[in-house]
Formats: sequence, C-alpha cells, structure tokens
Amino acid sequence: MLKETRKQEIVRVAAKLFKKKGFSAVTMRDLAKEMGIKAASLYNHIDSKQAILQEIVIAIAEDFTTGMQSIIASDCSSLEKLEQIIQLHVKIAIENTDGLSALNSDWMHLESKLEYYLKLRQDYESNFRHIIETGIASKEIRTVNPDVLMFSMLSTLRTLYLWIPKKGNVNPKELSASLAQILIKGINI
Amino acid sequence: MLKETRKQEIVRVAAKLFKKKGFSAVTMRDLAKEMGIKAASLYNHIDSKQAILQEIVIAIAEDFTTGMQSIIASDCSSLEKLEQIIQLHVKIAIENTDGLSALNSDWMHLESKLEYYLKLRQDYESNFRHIIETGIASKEIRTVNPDVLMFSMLSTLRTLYLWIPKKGNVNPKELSASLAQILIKGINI
DNA sequence: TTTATAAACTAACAATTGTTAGTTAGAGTT
DNA sequence: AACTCTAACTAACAATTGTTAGTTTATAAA
Repeated sequence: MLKETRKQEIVRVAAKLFKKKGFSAVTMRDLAKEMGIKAASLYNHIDSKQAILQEIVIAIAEDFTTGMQSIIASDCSSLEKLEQIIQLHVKIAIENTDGLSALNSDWMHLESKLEYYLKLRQDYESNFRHIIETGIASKEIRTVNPDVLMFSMLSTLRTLYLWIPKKGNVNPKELSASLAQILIKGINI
Repeated sequence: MLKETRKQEIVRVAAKLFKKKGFSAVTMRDLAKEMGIKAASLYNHIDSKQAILQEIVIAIAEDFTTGMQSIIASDCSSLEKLEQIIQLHVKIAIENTDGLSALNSDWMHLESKLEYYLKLRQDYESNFRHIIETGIASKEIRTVNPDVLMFSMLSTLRTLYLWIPKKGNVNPKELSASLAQILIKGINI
C-alpha cells in the first residue's frame, strides 16, 4: 500500500470514532469534523454510513476466515493449531485495533451484510471447536467441555483490542507467547 | 422483592433492548412499544433515557464492588479468591444477562455517572491484580505476567453474558467449576 | 360522593439525523 | 485557453430524536 486513498482515510477515522462511542452514536457530522471537511463531502467518497461499517467489519471477518483456513490446512498438532490461532488474533488485533471494536460491538447494524458476517463467524467457531475436539480425542488436550474452552479462549482473544492500546508498542511474538502459556499450559496433559 | 414496580419493569425491558441494539440505537419509542404504551408515558416513571442506563450499569457495578470487597476481606488463599471471583461473575452474569451488556458496551454514555463508574472499575481491577500478585509472591501461582493473566481471566468472565443465553438453564456451580478448571488449572504450580 | 393519585393519553417542540442537489475552486490535460 | 476531474462547498430535505405540557381515565381513599 503506497498511499492511503481518501476513502480509506475516512474508513480508518470512522473506525476510530466507532470505537470511542459506538456506531450508532457517531454522526456523519462527527466524522466529517474529524476529517476537517463538511458532512456532505464525505459522500464523494463513500456510499452511506452503513457502507463504512460494512467495509470495516467484513474486511476483518474475512481476514479471520483466511487465517483460519490456512491453519486448518496445515498438518500441525492440535495444540500447535491453537497457538497459531492465538497468533492470528494477536496479529489482527495489533493491526486493526479500532476496527475490531466495530466487529465486536456493532456487527448487529450490518443490515444487508449481516447474514454473510454471521456465516463467517459461525464457520470460524466450527473450525475452532473441531480443532479442540480433535485435540481431546488424540489426548493432546485434557478432557474439558470443548464449548467452555472455546468460549474462554475466544473471549480473551476477541477482547485483545481493548487491552493492546493500553500498552505501548506491543511485541506480537511476546504477547502471543504469554497468552499461549496462560491459555494452553492449563489444558495440555 | 415481592412485586416488580413499573419503573423496574421499564428498566428491565430497556436492558433487554440495549443488549440487542446498543443504548444509542434504542429509541424511547422502541422502548415504549415494547412496554405496550406511548413514549411520553415512560416519563411518568423515569427521568430520562440517560437515567435508565445509569440505573442499569451502576447497580451492577456496585454488585461487583460489594462482591469483591467480601472476597478480599476473607482469609482464603489467592487461588481460592480467584475461584470466588469466578463464582461472583457467574452469579451476576446469570442474574443480569441483559444489564451486563450495557455495562460492557455502553458505559461510555453514562455522562454524569461516568467518573463514578470508572472509579469502581479501576478499584475492582486493582483488587484483582493484587490477588494475582500475592498469589505469585506466595508461589501459589506460576510466574506469569499479572496483567496478562488478569486480562485473560477478566475477558472470559466479562463475556459470560454473551454465552450464557445460548445454553439453556445454566447451573452456576457447574459452570463455575468448568471455568475454574480451565482458567486456574493452567496457572497453579 | 368527592377527592386524590397513578398512569396512561394526544399533540407538539426544537434539535439532530442521514442524505441529496446543485455549485465552486483548483489541478492537471489537451 | 478550454476542458475534465476531483473534492470540497452551501443549502436544504424529510424523518426521527428525546422530551415537555396539558389532558383523560381508572382505581382507591376519604
């Protein structure tokens, strides 16, 4: 990416505002003011407020899907796959802190893209659960309730975007390792 | 509690709507329709939309504060205290699934009660962190980054309200035990 | 029966919302 | 110089927002 287009800039700034107040509480005039222009001028670059949200959320959701597909395609052990999932979340959380807020809190306002988003999320969780179940079956992972384990891991990973900004300059490898120790050490035999 | 007052009913229904669409996206007319009355009639019982949110969030935040104070006052081990924290979150999450959504997602719209809420949250996290640090110092808890551990546990516990409704009839003891195993087994020596 | 209270109603308000139409200023191209 | 394109602008729109004022209705107390 050589230079950010005006549209990309708007989407990026919108994500920042959405994180602070939520999608519904941010007005096009808020966004315009933050961009230093008038609200009407935004429409030279974007179709609607909705479209901004969709652009933000769907892009990230597809990143997760792509990442997960490459993980399940690899021939690693289940524990190694869980570690890769952690790394995937850390990477995306660092790269897209603001956007993840919209994905986590404002997805219900996606309207025409809602169904597609829910499909991506459901598939992601299915893959995640399958990795855990395989790990339990192969005695790599202690016998636990797969749903509770997935819920616990996903809660932590999905909330990373809230904590990362509080630290300055997070090292992805280091954070992934800390998380892997805490999330995985307790479950392997 | 013998009988729910009309005001309590409004607050309860509001919390349910806030969970579905977020505070900002719910209008007083939405709320009134759900109550089967007109929007103006709501104001016979409540002062403002803001006040509803404050009522919801502050009550829960104070529940957490009270619970934490009784935990730190007890003379249990650090690991036992962590277990009690898990039980506290499970209990509140089961009793107040809808309200927790507002607390987690809409606290930034608290306005006049915002400062107070942030103080409660900050104190809660301080107490939590202190329990972890004490546990590490006393060799009860493996040497980990206290902040990462607290973040991980709190992320899971704070997100319980999203998962509990998906299961039917959750048993608090059972869920607490599953969580304790997953969250704590991995960190004790 | 009269009176008081609770809780609903209708009607309206000023402000704010997302968005559109039409216009203008400037930069590069022909 | 004339033209095109981009990206800003002003002005306005219809709809929706939280909220208020004043009124009506039903229930219970006096």
